[in-house]
Amino acid sequence: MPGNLEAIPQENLEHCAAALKVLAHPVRLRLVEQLLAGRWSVTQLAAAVSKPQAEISQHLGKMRAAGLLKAEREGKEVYYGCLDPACATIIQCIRKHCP
Amino acid sequence: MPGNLEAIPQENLEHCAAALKVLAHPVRLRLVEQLLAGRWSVTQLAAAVSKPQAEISQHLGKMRAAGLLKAEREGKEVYYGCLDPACATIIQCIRKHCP
DNA sequence: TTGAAACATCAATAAATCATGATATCATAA
DNA sequence: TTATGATATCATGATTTATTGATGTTTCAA
Repeated sequence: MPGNLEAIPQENLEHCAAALKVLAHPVRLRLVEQLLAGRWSVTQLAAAVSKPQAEISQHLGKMRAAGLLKAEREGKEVYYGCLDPACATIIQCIRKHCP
Repeated sequence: MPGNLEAIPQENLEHCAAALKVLAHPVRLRLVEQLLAGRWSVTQLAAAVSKPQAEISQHLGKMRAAGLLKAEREGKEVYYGCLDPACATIIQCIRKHCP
């Protein structure tokens, strides 16, 4: 029977599953990719991925709520930037391992 | 505006998002964790995570369909084992970076 | 060839997610 | 103060996903 000696604590597992769930969307992965290269406003990001503003705003909001991104208002614009280092690791991981 | 010079190809992004989506579930993460430590039958895995057989079978089936796991029948039992190396990387990543 | 163990699949409801269009908020310039 | 650009939120319907219990299948031993 599988041993569960050094098992990842349940709490962590659930937290991580939730974070992965947020990342697990093609548009959001693309946004994270862009954000690893700098800070960008919502409009810039929407243009970069060719999607309507409302959709991008919702994706960004979801990632922000999950603690994956940070947002800073500057005048009319809100600039998003990458926060969580694990995000970067996942993206690197994807670059390397994905077919 | 964000540059998309060395952008991850769209096809890869979608494939990866799909794979992450499959991983993004606490029970499935736990199963992958167990499977990184060896091969186990469905019954053994169900006992290890304290869930009904049908549920575990469905989780395993989903991961298998996504190419994350392999399954081998041996007599009455079906043994599952970890296939995708990216899975392992993700789990290591979780061990390290998750709070 | 019957029975039982081990898995897989199915069906159905509930719940979560997605995309979309409309509307609301916020900040600034005129 | 009003108009406008930038962003967020809301409401909706369509599509997935999760969970559960019941039913099928496969394998082997008696």
